[in-house]
Amino acid sequence: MDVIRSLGEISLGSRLKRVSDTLMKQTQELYTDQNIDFDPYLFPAFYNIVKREQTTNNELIDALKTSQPAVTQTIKKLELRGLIDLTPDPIDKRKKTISPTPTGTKLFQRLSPIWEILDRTVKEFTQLQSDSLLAHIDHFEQALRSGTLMQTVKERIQKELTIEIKTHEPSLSKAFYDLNIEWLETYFYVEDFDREVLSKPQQYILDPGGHIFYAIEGGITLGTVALKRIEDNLFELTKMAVSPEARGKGVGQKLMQHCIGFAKEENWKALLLYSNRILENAIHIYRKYGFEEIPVEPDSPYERSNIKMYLPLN
Amino acid sequence: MDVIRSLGEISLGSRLKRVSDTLMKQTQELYTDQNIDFDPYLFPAFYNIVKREQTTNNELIDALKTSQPAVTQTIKKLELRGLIDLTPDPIDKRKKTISPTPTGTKLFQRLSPIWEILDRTVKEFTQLQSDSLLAHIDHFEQALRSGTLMQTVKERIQKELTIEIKTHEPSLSKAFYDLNIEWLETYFYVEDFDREVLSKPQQYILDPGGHIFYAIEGGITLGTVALKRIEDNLFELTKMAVSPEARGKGVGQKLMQHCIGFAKEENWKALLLYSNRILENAIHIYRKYGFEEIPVEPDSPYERSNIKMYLPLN
DNA sequence: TATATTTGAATAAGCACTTATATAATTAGT
DNA sequence: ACTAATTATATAAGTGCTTATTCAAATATA
Repeated sequence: MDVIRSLGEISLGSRLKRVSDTLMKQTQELYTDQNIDFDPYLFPAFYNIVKREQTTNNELIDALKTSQPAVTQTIKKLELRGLIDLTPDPIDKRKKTISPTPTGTKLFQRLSPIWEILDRTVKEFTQLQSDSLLAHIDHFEQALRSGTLMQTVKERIQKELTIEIKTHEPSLSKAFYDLNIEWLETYFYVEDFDREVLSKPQQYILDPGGHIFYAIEGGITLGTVALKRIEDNLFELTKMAVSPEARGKGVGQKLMQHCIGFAKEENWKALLLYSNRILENAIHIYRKYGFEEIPVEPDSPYERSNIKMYLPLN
Repeated sequence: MDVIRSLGEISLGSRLKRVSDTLMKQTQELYTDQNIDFDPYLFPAFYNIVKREQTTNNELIDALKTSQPAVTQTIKKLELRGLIDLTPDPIDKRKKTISPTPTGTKLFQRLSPIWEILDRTVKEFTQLQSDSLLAHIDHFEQALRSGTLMQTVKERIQKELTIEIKTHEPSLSKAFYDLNIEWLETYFYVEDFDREVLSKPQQYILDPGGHIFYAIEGGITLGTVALKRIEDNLFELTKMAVSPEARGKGVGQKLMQHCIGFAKEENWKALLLYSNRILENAIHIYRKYGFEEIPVEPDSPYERSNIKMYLPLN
């Protein structure tokens, strides 16, 4: 028997604290589960700091409705974690200006989709047709203690936030075209031949024995890559494109990993690719995965390439 | 701007904790205000112990849904305050049996009506037509922070739990009769003459220059007392009766205090009273207020009296 | 201009919980 | 019957808040 529950509104204080503790603990477990080093107690302060871009201690006190030492202590923790920067105000030397570090902003971006799911799911689970606060608390605590709430959150994260690699199917042709055109428009220019190849992946990539892969998250295609057959066991990694919204999430690396794994399984001899030296980040990643620069042949098939890389397998 | 409020369900944990803290603090203030030495954090454990009459540590852990050390620590505090007794179990020497002390039971009785008001008022203030938990929390926090909730609680305590002394008016005649008859039936027996006097207070007490007072709490008459004129400045304290439900609340003492104060203001010489030695508690209180025993006259007007007491004023 | 007051932030200590661990007493297993 | 496992409670240390106090810089006041 849960006596606190039956005590009614007098024990509401203890009740609320108990529910808060449970929720915090489960949220902490969720972060750990997702391999994210974050503390739910830091959330309100952190969220505020990142959203405002630049804050002061006093603004936070006002926003969080907690005591000044609580804010000072929380900021200290955030600073220790390297998520925020504290710089003394040049005019008023007592003040400190609080702003997120690049690490902080990055973590924020990583956490945002999880928070969105958490928010949505909690909202769903806390909906109840009742005019009594206690009934709502009961209902919520039940959802928490039974574990169904966090179970649902995890399932949704799994479903919506896991990047999954799919092989080509006709319905993905449009994504293949769009992603690559966007990429070309950003870094180079689109030629008629590009449009021709990209609009007919079957004819230009698959039929000659190649493969196309897609990175899909929650039904949205974030990136694509193709493996074009050169010889029976030598393939060219090409047509890699990641949607602008998804950049920085490691989509390109996921596609790369998949291609290398696939190539190894097929017992191919090697992979090669053509790129351009201005794409420093991309080349850095190619090197990371073991590609090594080799001379570009004089009759290179690509005008915009000025570097050729090679990855021997096995 | 209250950013936590606008953060939505992700910050629900922080929100709940904040509301809990505020509620606990305000409840503590309420107790202090009422001159009651109690701690709202002890409530769930204390309530359980008193209600069950006898418990064990383990039962409490199960009931309160908190950790074992939390229970052990809370019990320790209750013991330090003298509200509970911890006796080792004679069979299993590891176990401790927890039971309320008389002081604990007394405090519980004193607190119960306050808890009833608190419960009722919180229930009222937390009623809201909304299916969202967050909206309920918002609504409740508003009521807490604005102070209206506790203001209402205090007003109700003042109105319902303050014992107030009123002078006679015809509508109170029935209470005068009922309270005294109940008292007589309990301790002695009711004679016809008693019924005659008690049913006609105007004729027997007031018209000859006497007074009747009532102790009233929340519209309920808890006790009564009469001052019967013997001489112009000598009055007899008589017809004191307290309803069985209200015994132990100090109603008799309140009436006594009022009578003495009244007598002093009227510049009377003295008060006297007749009682019976079997009513030890009553006589103890009379002595406490300064009454001293004097010989009973041979022609005492009361058959059931065997002690006469006298209180000189000024 | 010198002193008093206010303000922003830090520190200390306390409180109610937590987890981890220790210390008994009791029960189970062979 | 004797060791091993379990159970009941206590203690220690940590966490996130609190209030009270301290300290330094800025502002007000005379």
